[in-house]
Amino acid sequence: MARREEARHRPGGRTPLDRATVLAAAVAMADAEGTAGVSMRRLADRLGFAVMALYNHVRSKDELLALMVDAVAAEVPPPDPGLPPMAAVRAHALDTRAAFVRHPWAPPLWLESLPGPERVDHMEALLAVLARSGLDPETAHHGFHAVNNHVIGYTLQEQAMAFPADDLADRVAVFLASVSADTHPLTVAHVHEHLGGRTESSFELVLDLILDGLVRRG
Amino acid sequence: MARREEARHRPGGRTPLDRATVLAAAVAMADAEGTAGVSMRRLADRLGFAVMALYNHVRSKDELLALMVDAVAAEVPPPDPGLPPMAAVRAHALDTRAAFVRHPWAPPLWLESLPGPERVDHMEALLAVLARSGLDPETAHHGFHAVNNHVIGYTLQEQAMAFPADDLADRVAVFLASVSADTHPLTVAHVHEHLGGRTESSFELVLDLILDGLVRRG
DNA sequence: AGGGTGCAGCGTACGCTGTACGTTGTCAAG
DNA sequence: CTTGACAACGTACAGCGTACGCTGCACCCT
Repeated sequence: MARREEARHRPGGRTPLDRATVLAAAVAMADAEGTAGVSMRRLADRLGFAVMALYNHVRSKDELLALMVDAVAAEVPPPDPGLPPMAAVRAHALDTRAAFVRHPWAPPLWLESLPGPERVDHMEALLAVLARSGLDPETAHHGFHAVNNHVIGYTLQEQAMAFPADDLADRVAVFLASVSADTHPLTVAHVHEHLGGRTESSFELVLDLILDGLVRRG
Repeated sequence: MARREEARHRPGGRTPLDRATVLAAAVAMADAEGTAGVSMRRLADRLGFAVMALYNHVRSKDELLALMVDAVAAEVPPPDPGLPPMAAVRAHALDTRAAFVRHPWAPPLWLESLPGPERVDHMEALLAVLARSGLDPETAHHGFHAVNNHVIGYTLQEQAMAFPADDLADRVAVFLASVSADTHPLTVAHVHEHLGGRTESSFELVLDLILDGLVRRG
């Protein structure tokens, strides 16, 4: 009876795989090495099982990737109902961004796979806050996209330069070497403004600009 | 002498490959079947050459992909110097979006590869317009990102649902089937607003909202 | 005119990928 | 004790990117 709860396992072997274990290992692997580093074989190796054992728990690699991004969506806390609506939208955007920063491989997949259940909850939550914000329905509709696009677009753009994690400086250096300050002074200056480190505040600043615009529109 | 200009070719065979031909074929192939459909083997087959012949003109597949996105950047016309600055920014954003609509496979690559020469021109052009817009330098810096993120983020998000080209309806149907109107009424309603067709105007509307916000900020 | 050189095209081969299929061993239920 | 379900596994296949070495043509220099 209590045994029933216990996963059944063969006596000689370790406890069998299950879906959640596979998913967790895949997320960990992607966090460490990016999406490109995740292959079914490497994943199975790390878990100590044969490749095809994974397919007893996951229909295909595509399904696994979809589960992974849904797991990231699940990490975003629901909007705080105690906050004024637009403040809740703002906080929700920051929380979403934080999840993307923890899992830099997620934004591209987020765009490519259809939303799973967790992501639908994420959508519904944002739409609900917008609905009680006093914005007229059409503005709310556009606001949903404006906020989402900003969060995803910004994070994507930023991490394209910085992933895998530590070669940011290398990539910037390679890039700068390919651009002449004579013919493209503004581009070079722009990159140097980033090296000055004001990147982080830019996300919130543009977000506020969008939110203000929505509110003013009514 | 005139012969010198003529590409040298072997008498029995067709004119040899060159970099531009490979690039053009790759772009055409991606337009038709998406990035996933482009493999070096298939590309070589279509050109009537052996696989390894391609590598005489392109260092690697990654380089080829980078060239492809740079080719898309080259399609964006430079901002019209006759326009008032912010109107030119707006037009440039629309032109960039148009190029992405013609080549739906481009936005993800745009984010993943370092900018090539054409894309650097694209950056410099936008920065130049912003520089003569009267915005203060910090606002201009943020405006560059705000506009870029909107263009890329919006197009990416939109085409994630619609690519390959014709199965938009299918994907929407599959998605709607997975969402209950009881538990997620706002999500379902939001999707139906899209089916009503106001998607296209949303891009420009949010763009204007961002541009207004920048101008007001000074 | 003849020899040398460089380079485009090519064939082969390697290591990697996702996954279809069939077998095996162990459990729980009848 | 038998039976059925099912997780794990081994094998195999088609496809990928690309390193390497060979071949033969077109040119340049003598």
